[in-house]
Amino acid sequence: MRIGQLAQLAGVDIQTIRFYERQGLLPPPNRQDNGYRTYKADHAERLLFIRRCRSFGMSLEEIGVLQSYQEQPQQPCTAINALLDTHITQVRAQIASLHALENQLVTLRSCCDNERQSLDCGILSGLLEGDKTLS
Amino acid sequence: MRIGQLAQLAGVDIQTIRFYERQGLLPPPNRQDNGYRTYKADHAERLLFIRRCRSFGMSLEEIGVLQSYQEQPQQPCTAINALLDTHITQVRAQIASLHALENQLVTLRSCCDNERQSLDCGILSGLLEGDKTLS
DNA sequence: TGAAAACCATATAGCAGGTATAGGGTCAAG
DNA sequence: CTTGACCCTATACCTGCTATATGGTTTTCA
Repeated sequence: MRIGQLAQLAGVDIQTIRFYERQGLLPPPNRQDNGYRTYKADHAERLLFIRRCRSFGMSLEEIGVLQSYQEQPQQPCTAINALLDTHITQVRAQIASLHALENQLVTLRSCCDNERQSLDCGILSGLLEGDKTLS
Repeated sequence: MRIGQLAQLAGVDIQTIRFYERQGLLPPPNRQDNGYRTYKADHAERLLFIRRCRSFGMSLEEIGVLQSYQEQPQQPCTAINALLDTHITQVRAQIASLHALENQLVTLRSCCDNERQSLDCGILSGLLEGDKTLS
């Protein structure tokens, strides 16, 4: 299978595949005489693994770590669990800080009723003065 | 005041100040004979404004737009309100998608009990197979 | 047969919002 | 008179791609 077909199969851009290869996440495939990359089912699996991890918000570095665990099937998987736990913790922290941000933004928004000049806009002055009610 | 003092006052890196200047968010300050930048209270206010907006998750482009409204105090401030409303909407969408992600991650995490080999780890196989329970 | 479309290759630059580094000039204190 | 703290510019790096320039190959269709 050539790179275009693999890209379509996995729903990614061709460039992205070459990028993963440069990053060491996809092993370099064989080449045809003309230099074209030729992929097998193996590569497709790995690519889909990467995309699935990405959809879980994992970094390419984390994915590399996971791949290394795949290659050592005898090792205990505590590290995998730890990686995921860390990740979940991070996501929860992000959610919490976004909630706080939302509250601040809503408070700030309530400072202006839409019917003024910029001069009197409570939002701009809120941003200028660092109002105590906002943090 | 020199750049180091301004940086300390605003709690930012010196490089960041120069970066904002290059981006057109901070007006170029006067220079001493030796080329050192000299800032006044005005600059400090603008820098703090930028940082406050950044802490609200606004992009540098959005901040530039807000600054342009500051410079036209006679204009109605509907656009400012709209900018903030858009921003709030985006934050809420982010929160929602992070919540969904959190659920998926927790489900994935529950596939492994920590006591196996990588080979049998439910997390790795979940990532490999694209389990239906996960999406 | 020949030209255009569709595919592939590499190398390089760009996005955001900075941060870091290299290689210098300036200035005050000991 | 040298050390250290400060400042300057220019440039590269970070993440995770995406886009562009430039060129080779293969397929298709008239």
